[in-house]
Amino acid sequence: MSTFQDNFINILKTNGLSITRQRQLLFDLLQDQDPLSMNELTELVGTTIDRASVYRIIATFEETGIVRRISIGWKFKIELSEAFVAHHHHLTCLSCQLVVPINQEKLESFISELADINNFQPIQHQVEIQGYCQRCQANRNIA
Amino acid sequence: MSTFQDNFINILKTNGLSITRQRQLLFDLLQDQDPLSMNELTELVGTTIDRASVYRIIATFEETGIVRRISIGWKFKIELSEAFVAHHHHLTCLSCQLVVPINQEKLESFISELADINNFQPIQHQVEIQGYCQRCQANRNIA
DNA sequence: TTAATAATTGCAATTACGTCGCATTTATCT
DNA sequence: AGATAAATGCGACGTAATTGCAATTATTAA
Ligand SMILES: [Mn+2]
Ligand SMILES: [Mn+2]
Ligand SMILES: [Zn+2]
Ligand SMILES: [Zn+2]
Repeated sequence: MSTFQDNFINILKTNGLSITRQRQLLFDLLQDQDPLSMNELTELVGTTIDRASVYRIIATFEETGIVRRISIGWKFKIELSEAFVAHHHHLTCLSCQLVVPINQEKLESFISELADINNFQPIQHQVEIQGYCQRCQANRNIA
Repeated sequence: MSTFQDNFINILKTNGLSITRQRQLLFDLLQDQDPLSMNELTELVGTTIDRASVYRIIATFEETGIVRRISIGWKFKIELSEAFVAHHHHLTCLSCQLVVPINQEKLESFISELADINNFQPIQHQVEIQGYCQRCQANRNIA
């Protein structure tokens, strides 16, 4: 059984990258949370990691497949990649920013079917649904 | 039968907006082309429209429903709205940037089904597939 | 355990993107 | 054509992201 942490270390070593305090901290932040924007990441690390380093580390995380970017409301956020968490998409609430993961095999196969029909070799795809969650719908009716 | 141009004029008039050289030019650019980024738009208009005006005009185009934003490769692009062209999504080639529209009712109903399942009131959604088009796949095999 | 070396980071400067206030120009209405 | 309100251009500004380089830190091998 390989924990997230072991997996993380392995990917770094495989790619000849050092395990630094900065990389470890950013990885830790991404482990338990919802997807985070670059702004949220830089704010969470405060002065303990320079802004430029945050950008550089996330870039190498992307290149080595530790994280992936997902599209949320015209900007991207970062979350752990398929090496850690099963592939999925997101439903987001326009009012309270709640993020709900979507895990639907039927959606995935439909997407690759669409690529096939158009003679495309599919590499990646993004599906994003925005709306109002149950709670926010209820609050709207009251107000 | 109402042409794109008539429709455009009507929307402006309905909203009490003037028909200016700048608005007309931006609309013309969006008529024949694929979706365009803000950068592509400002470059296309060159010095004939100030950058600030391009942003302001596109903002009013969005507010009045003349254009909509779509997500392509982690940034948004602008294209004519459903008032001109039927709702659709896009398949884009990572190599030659070819953009192919996707028009699939089955996809649309599947999306709203997903919102339902999670008790979300759906407002908007983005679906985006990236890969290699037929031509670029062929070129890769040769090289 | 320490020294060498190569990678990584912090810092400061720079670029890119988008916004804003205000004076000038332009479209619209009479 | 002239009056009026709207829209644009210009310059300044704010924030996000990138870069070069010197200082620091992790890794490897003695
Ligand atoms: Mn997720
Ligand atoms: Mn389109
Ligand atoms: Zn909500
Ligand atoms: Zn192609």
